[in-house]
Amino acid sequence: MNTPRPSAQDVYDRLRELILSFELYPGSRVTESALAERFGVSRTPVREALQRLASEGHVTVLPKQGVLIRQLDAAELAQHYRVRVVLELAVLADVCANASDADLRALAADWDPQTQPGRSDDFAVMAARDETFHRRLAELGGNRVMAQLLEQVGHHIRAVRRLDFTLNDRVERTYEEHHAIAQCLLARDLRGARRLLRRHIENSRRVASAVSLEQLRRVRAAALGEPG
Amino acid sequence: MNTPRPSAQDVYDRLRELILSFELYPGSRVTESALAERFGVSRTPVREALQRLASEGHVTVLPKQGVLIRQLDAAELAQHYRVRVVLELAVLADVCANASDADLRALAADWDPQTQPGRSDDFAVMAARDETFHRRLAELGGNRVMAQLLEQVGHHIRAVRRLDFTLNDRVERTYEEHHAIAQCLLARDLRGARRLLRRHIENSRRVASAVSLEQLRRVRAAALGEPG
DNA sequence: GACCCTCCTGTTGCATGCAACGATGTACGC
DNA sequence: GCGTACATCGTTGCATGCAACAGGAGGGTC
Repeated sequence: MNTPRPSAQDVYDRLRELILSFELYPGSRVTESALAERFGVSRTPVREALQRLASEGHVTVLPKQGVLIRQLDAAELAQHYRVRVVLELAVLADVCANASDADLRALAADWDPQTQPGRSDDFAVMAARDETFHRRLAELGGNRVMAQLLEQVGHHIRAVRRLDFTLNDRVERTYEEHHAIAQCLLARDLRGARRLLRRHIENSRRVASAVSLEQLRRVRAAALGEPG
Repeated sequence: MNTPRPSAQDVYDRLRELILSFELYPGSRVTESALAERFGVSRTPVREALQRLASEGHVTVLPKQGVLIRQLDAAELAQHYRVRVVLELAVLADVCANASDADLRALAADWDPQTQPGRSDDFAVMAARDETFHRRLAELGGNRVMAQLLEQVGHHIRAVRRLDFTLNDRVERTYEEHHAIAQCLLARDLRGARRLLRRHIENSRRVASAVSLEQLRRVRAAALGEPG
């Protein structure tokens, strides 16, 4: 068997996934040693991964005390969403000004509500695909700094984004909305694109503000097959 | 003498300052060992600091090769400024909606062009004071996430911001502009505040886009008392 | 003369050991 | 019974040692 020792990057990826899927429950405390043993590495790469996660706001390191999986409270989520809206609306202007017709056509085709390419029933997969749309927009905008900041914001709202897709017909709506936005951009209709995108994100945000930690717990319990 | 061993946080602060003041020259390569020796610590806290700096875009770690001090090119600076404008304009709306009259009056008084409290001839001091204004705005806006992102952007443009204040009468203008913005906010004149702030930042940005790396080098040489 | 192969050096990546610090439980004084 | 001093334990923070890998110099071959 070929099981190479996990690197710090691997530890980071797996840890983040554990947090986003609520297997490491928000509010619970973990120790570097425990994680090191769990992943079969020493504390060093674990520390490195935890520091990254801390800078991204997923965990809080209490000096000399331990590491706390962060709660995600509704107020903070709302702030992230507001930042996201502000940044993405700015991106739209750049896209309108800079992106080529070919790129925008490709983007629109990739979210054609008729064919629905890449559609999946896995929430995590669809959430990831949703992210690629917004990431692509940032890329087409051409402002790498803004793209990276959006990436950062994305880390924080990823958990909620997944929940978003658990709602009925949210997948269809996403194809429609993304498609419509791409069409507006292709027509260089900035105002229209802004209106659509604002509403599109607002739809997600509304879900975010509705989810309480209690709901998250239930979702987690269901995912793990445990009684709620 | 009380000279406690520097912590990873200290190393981070000092390293960032070295980079921002161009004592670690952009494009040059440094090694963990060299920095560790320089700061009188082991490689561990240096690594930690470098990873943070890398995530913030100040350095680039080449795997198994070394650490590269990042160039700051004009294009990227422009992107940072654009992000800053977008975020700060959003902050203004929050301030108009949330901040109290008392806080805004205090802010205006703190930048009264008549008395010019806290005025200094040291560029770095004035740049820091300028930052406090914008930081205070973000605080009054109440969106901590946005404030933190602005803080991040601030790190990247800090070097240029300092250069900004080396220009003649830029200090006077800053007092005037900050005061006017605070007055607009106090009058809950969002549009006016937006216009002023946009122009205020644009003034700085113009400087930023003008400075070439060559100029930065000269400034650095002068600051260090070396021949250009 | 050009190219390739090999060895060597420099650097990072990770493991491990030690010290410092916070928290908790306990015995003691009142 | 209640509050306080103290010892113990758990955890992080840092130092150090070792291994793996990239790059370059040198010699050999075609």
